[in-house]
Amino acid sequence: MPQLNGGGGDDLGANDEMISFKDEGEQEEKISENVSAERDLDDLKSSLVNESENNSSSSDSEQAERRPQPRPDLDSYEKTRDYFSEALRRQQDGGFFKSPHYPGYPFLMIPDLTNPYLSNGALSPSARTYLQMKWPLLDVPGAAGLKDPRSPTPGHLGRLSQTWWCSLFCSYKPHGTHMKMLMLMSQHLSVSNKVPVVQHAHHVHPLTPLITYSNEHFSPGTPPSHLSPEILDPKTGIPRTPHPSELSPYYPLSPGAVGQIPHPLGWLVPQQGQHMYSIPPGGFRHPYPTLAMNASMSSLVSSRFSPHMMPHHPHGMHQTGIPHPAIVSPAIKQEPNSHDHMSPSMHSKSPGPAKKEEDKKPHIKKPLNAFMLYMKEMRAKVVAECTLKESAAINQILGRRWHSLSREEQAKYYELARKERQLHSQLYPGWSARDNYGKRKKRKRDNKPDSTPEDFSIRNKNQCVQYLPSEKMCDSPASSHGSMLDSPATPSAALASPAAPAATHSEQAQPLSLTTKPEGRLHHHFLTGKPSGSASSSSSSSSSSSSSSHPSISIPIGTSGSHSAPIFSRPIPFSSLHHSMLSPPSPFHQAALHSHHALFQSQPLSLVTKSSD
DNA sequence: AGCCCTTTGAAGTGG
DNA sequence: CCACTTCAAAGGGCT
Repeated sequence: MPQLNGGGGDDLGANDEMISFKDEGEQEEKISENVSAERDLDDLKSSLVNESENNSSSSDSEQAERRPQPRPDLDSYEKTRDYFSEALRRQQDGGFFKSPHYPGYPFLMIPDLTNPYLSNGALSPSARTYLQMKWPLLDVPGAAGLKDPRSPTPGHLGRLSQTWWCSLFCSYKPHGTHMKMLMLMSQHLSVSNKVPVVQHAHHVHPLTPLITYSNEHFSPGTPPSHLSPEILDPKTGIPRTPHPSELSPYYPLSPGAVGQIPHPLGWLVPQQGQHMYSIPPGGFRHPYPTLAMNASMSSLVSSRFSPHMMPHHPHGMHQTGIPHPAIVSPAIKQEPNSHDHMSPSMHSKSPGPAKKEEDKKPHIKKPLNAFMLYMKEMRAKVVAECTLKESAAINQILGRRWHSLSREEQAKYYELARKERQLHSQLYPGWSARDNYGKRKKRKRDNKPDSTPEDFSIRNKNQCVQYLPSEKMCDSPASSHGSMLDSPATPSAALASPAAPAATHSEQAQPLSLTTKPEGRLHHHFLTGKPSGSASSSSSSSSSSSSSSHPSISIPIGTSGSHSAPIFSRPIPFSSLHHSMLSPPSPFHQAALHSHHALFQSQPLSLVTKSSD
């Protein structure tokens, strides 16, 4: 295992910690890495730009990326967030293996303070743990700064890093969630005071004026129990001191820090009648889209963490015990399927008992996988760079981009996905993906397995016609992307899911993937003779589309031990082969090979070689 | 209104 | 163990 930080730690968690707290001594290296990755992105970007219908200059595009411009369609907050996320991602580039600009917030993940998975919005007790995990490194002033819980001075606000606020607002969803957010925030603050602090003393946080917490919305009363450093046991509901293991391994919090601080929320608690800050009716608009928030985090700060998911608390009572209609109402209104209630369909009168029961069950969404996280993050960017609108087309592009990502970059997402799953499992120990089966209307799939070429052409031809042009227009040409180590890595060996994405292939190897989609689906695994589509892909198996689109033969490599490793249909770059042959696929391997990666970036594809085992 | 499409990955089911 | 299915996000397109 490559060492990311010179530390040992086969344990992933250990690695995580190291990743989060890299030595400054590595800054230089990271900078170069950032530069390298940025170059990758630039390449990709420029290629996209060149081929996009936009015809916009690279510089323009770059500018747009670095300085997200207010877009008229900002009504979609999610999009905006993603957009910002992307900007951040570019800025930080590979947060997993590189030091973030704000060392203190390497993986600040701030969900909406709502349950990230409960579509109904119930904020389970465990969600608090989740929040702590997600906000482990808040830039919090020392206890002294928090001494006076009723002193919401700008100074206090100013002591929160912009990063933190950025994250906060990026994750923020208007209407009624701010209260909970603050509550949870404060909870986190109470346990993170010992975390390295990044202060921007000279700043009065720009967002300050946007915050309004009149007593109308928030009664500065006795801090709710959940605001204490304790964590409610998800199962028992009994407050308890969080076990270090419960906190994200990324954020090694000093146990001693827990519970030492007076309730920090005080600085946010306005005095009676005070309206120090105001929140725009439409909710927050992030003024600093490019502030350092780990892009990956932003992925987590996704729409899933919407206030809609806010739990419905009986009697309109905030979970904290503070009655606050504003917190609940909007959520309820927007998302009727609040779990204590019924999902939309259940709102119909007199549902059957069975159905009722079923409906009562909250819909816990699946944790996003690496690609989904990536998609969320990159979609906005792709959309911005292309004229494409259809998600199907966008997704095709994203799929290709995904494969063209460097190992580090992919590893970042795999790691994030792994964390997501971990958190998810912790939040919902009993949850199973199966629980969601059937919730969605069964997708109508062609019953004809591998329909005849004719059948195939009938429907998919249209698809090709429909999406292909766009793809050609927007997708980055393989040659333009420097990364040849584009294979996903085994998401952390230790804890990661068994699904260890094996090395993939260079984009260059399959420039026509989309155009050859129909034929591509027929290609078989180079060695196994099995369809290369990989069983994991629904589309590849039952529908004539998708991953089978790559016409080139696939070479199973580096699957060492990963039975579920995807089968890649494109030729594997020599570098990837080399790597995978040497050791089990892992993000960390890739990290270790980063320097080599840089070299390979400039290598012609001709290097693609099958190395012997 | 609701499904389709499209992507990858995770996890479930069934043989 | 393998093959296959479902779902996760997204949003225009289609019925």
